[in-house]
This record gives sequence, C-alpha cells and structure tokens, in this order.
Amino acid sequence: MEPIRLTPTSYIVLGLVIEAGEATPYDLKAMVAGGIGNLWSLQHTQVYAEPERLTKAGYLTETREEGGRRRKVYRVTPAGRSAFGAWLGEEPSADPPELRDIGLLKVFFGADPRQIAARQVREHRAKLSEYQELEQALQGADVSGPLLALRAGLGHEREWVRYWAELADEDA
Amino acid sequence: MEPIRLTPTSYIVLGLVIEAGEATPYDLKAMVAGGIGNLWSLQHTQVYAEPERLTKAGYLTETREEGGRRRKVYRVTPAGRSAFGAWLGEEPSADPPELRDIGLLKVFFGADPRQIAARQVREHRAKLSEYQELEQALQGADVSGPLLALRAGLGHEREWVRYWAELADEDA
DNA sequence: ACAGGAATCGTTCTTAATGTACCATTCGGG
DNA sequence: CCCGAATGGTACATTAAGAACGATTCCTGT
Repeated sequence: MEPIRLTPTSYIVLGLVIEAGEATPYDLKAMVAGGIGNLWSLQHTQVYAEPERLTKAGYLTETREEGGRRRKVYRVTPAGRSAFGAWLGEEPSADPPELRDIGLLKVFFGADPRQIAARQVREHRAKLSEYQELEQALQGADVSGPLLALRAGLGHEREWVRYWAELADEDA
Repeated sequence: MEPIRLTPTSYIVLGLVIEAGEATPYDLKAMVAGGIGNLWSLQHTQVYAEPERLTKAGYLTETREEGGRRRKVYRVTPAGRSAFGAWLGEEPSADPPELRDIGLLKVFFGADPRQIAARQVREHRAKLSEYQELEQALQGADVSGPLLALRAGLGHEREWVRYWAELADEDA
C-alpha cells in the first residue's frame, strides 16, 4: 500500500478500468488505441506497468486467470473510484498544452516551410477524415464525453490543415 | 565521445547554442522561456543536463568561467553544426502531435464541461493576447522562423478559445 | 560599509515515461 | 498437424519530469 503520485496516466487507466468494470492490460491497450489515445497516448509498456503501480497503492485489485496465459485482470477499489471522482471534480491544473510538433520545431529553426508543409497537410487531412468518420460512429452512442473530446481534436486538425496549407502555397 | 540518441530536446539546445554563438545553461533557460518554450518547453534541469550529454558526444564544447560562479559556457562543434543541419533538412518524422490537455481529458471521462470551460476560456484568451503582443514584437525583426511558429500557436489558441467558449454557454 | 534579503545560477535525487527488443501463447489455414 | 500470424506480455536501458535544496551575486537601507 505504498503511496504514489497519481499522474494523468494513472487517471486514464483508472478511468478506463472504471468504465469497463474489469480489464486486462491488453483490453486497456485496445481501449486507448480506439479513442483516447488520439488525445493522450500511452506507450504499451505503460499500459502494463501503470496498473501494477495502482494496485500496489490500493486503487486497483489484480487477479490472475488460472488457465494458459494467466492474464492479469484489474478491477477498481473504492479508493480508486473515489480518487478518480475527486480528480474529475477538481479544477484542472493549469499547465497550458504545448504544440510539440517536430515539423513546427524545424520551421522555428529556419527550415524551409514549403518543404515541410506539403507533407504535413497530407497527414493532417488524413487525420481529419479519420476523425470525421469516428464522429459519425459516435453520433448515436450515448458517449458525450468522448464525442466532445473528439470535436476538440477535429477543430485542431482543421486548424493544422489551414495553417500548413497556407504555408505550402505561399509565394509558391 | 559516447554515441547518444539525439532527441527533440537535443536539437532545441543545439539550435539555440548555434543561434547564440555561445551560451550558458542559464542563457538557454532564458531563451527557451522567451519563445520556443511555448511550443516545446524544457524543464530547467534538462537545460543543465542536456548540454552535458551533447558535450560527451562531441556536439558541443564546454569551458568553465574561472571566477566565482564558474559557469559552464557551451559552443557548438562542427559535428554539432552538421548534425543540426542534417536534422533541419530531413523530412520531419510523422508522429502526430497530441492535444494532451488535462481539462479535455476530464471532459472525455464525463466531467461537466461547463465547469471546466469557463476557466479554460479565460486562460486561453490570456495566452492569445500574450501571443498577439509577441507577434507585434517579432514583426520587425528578421526572424521568420519564430514568427511562423508563433502564428501556429496563435491559430491553435484561437481554436481553443472557440472550442471552450462554445462549451461554456451551451444550454447555459 | 555592511547586513540581509532578493534575484540569479546550479545541482542532486527520485520517480515516471519512452523506446526497443524480445519471449510466449493461441488461433486459423493449408 | 504444423507453421506463421496475431495476440498477449516482459525486461531493460535511456531520457524526461518533478521537487527540493545549495550557492553566489546584487541591491538596498541604514
């Protein structure tokens, strides 16, 4: 029952386990890939390591399958549920999000924008249409949170496309 | 002369040292804070640690002041310059940028958007006007890279404001 | 001219995250 | 029924982040 610091990673894992009722790391990996990973991705090694940490701290319980693969199945404890609830309710701490885009970094340091922009436009357009499809899929379901988050992603992808497209054909 | 992996952090340090001619870690800290840190921030401990790494690998040289504080002064080597140049020229590797916004994470998991949105709007508006002032300041100078990067920041801040403002007074 | 606090400058230590490579089990098709 | 692909899991080394603390210089009031 060691005390640990809860990071965004922790809350993502906690949140997903709560949603699912129970989950193996592999399940978590799939859940991350199919949604939240677009917003905040986790390395797959973390998806195995983090639940262990949370278990040691008493936020999750771990049981192992008996048969073959002996997978670990995690479930939330009351402590975990309440920690998650508390976090959800708090004002989000104000560390402003950063763009952290490699292409933009190069532009900052003087790389030729047109070279870079062409490719960026393509990729962001792809991402954009991926999101648009996802949006369709979510429309019906009763998942307002993920849908709202997705719309943020849509907005920023549109903005990226706008930005790079402008650079791409500036004084072409 | 140990080989090391060059990370974005490495290139930021390298780029700043090249620009400045020579720099102490403290100088770097200031340079990061006054511009590129908005796009890709560095912990101040990294600003001390990274030049050491780069020095061991032969990309920078380190000399110490004699007097009192014995500060370390870094300069780029030819190897450093060419590594940086090569990186600048390469196609940027395509890891799509993530939003990684705590507030948005909470919305994803079902927090009440209106609670969160109000504050987010305020903060992004503040950031936006900070950027607008910075833009004015950069207008004249011959710094097209930083200016272009800043414009990306401006666009995304505008998008954030739009997004959160919409959530804030939805069915208010 | 000097005491003391503010600002500047720097380091250490611990924990978390990333990257990469690799190993094991199950399943489906020829 | 065996072999390769997909699935599921682990280990390890490096880098990043976070927090706390330590030292030097500068400035100001008395």
